[in-house]
Amino acid sequence: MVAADTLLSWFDDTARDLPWRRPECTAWGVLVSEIMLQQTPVSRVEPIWHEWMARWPVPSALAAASQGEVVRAWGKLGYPRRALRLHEAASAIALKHDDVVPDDVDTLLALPGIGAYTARAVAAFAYGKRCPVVDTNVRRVVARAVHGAGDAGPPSTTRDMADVEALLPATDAAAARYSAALMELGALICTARTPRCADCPVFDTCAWQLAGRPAYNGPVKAVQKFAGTDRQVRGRLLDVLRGAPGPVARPLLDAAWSDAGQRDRCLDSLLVDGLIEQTDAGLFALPGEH
DNA sequence: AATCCGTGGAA
DNA sequence: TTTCCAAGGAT
Repeated sequence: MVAADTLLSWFDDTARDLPWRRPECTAWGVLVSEIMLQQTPVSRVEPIWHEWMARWPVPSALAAASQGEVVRAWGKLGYPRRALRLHEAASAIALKHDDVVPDDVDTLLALPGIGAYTARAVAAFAYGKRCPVVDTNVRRVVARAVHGAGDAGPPSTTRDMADVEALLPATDAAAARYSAALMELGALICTARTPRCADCPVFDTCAWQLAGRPAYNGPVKAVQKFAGTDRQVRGRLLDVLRGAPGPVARPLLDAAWSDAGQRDRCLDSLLVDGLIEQTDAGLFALPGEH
C-alpha cells in the first residue's frame, strides 16, 4: 500500500528541485524534459534541457530550426531519433495546435515520439490532470509496495495503468502530485539494485516488507548488449558528423568502424532514419547542413 | 511480443 | 573489467 498523505508529505520534504518541476516551467518545457528523460538519466538531461529552453522557448522556435541543428544540439544524449521526433512534434504543435502543447492524452498520443508514458506525464505534470503515469520507477514501486514482489514483471500497459489508477487520489491536483511522488520514490528510494528501505516513507505498509522481502521469481529481462552492435556503430558514425563543421567524405566515416559490411548497413539505416543525408557531391552531412 | 534504437556513470 | 541500468517508443 502507498497511502497518499504519507507519500505526499515525504515528497513535500524531499523532492528534488528539478527545473521542469518549477511552477514557471511551461508545458513545452515539460514535454521537452520528458522526451529527453526517456531512458536517459536526469544528470545528463539537465544541461541540455537548459540549452534547449534558452534557444527554443516555444514549439514554433524548434520547428523553425533545421533537423541538423536539432540533432547537433541533442549532443550525446543518446537515441537521437528522439530529437527528430521531437522536432516533428514541435512542427505539429505549431501548425495544428496554435503553438500550445495539447493537454489531453489522446491528442498527445497522436504526436510522434509520444507514447503511453509521455502523454500522461505531460497531462499530469504540465496540466495537473489525474491520469496514471507509469514508467519503470512506478512499475517497480507498485510491484513491491502493492504486490509484494521483489521486482516488476514484464510490462503490460493496461494492467500497469489499472494498478496505478487504483492508487491515485480523487482530485486532479493531488493525483498529479502523487504521480510525481511515486516516480520520485522509485528513483531515489525504491531503486532497482539496492533499495534504501530504511529511508522509505511507506516502509510500514510495503507489501514486500510485510511478505518478508521475497526474491523476484519472474522472467529475467535480457540486458541489451551494446559493444559491437549496430547501435554502437551508428553512434560512432553520427559522432563523426556531429564533430565536423560540415559535410564529410567517405574515408572519414570508414575510419569510425573497421567492419565494412556493418558500417555500410548502419550508414544506410541512418540515411533511412533521416539522421544523415548525402550531398550531391557524395559527401555525408547532418540533415539540412549542406 | 520481442527486438531495436545511444550513452556513460556506478557498482 | 564487466555488468547493470537510466522519466520509452516504434515496429
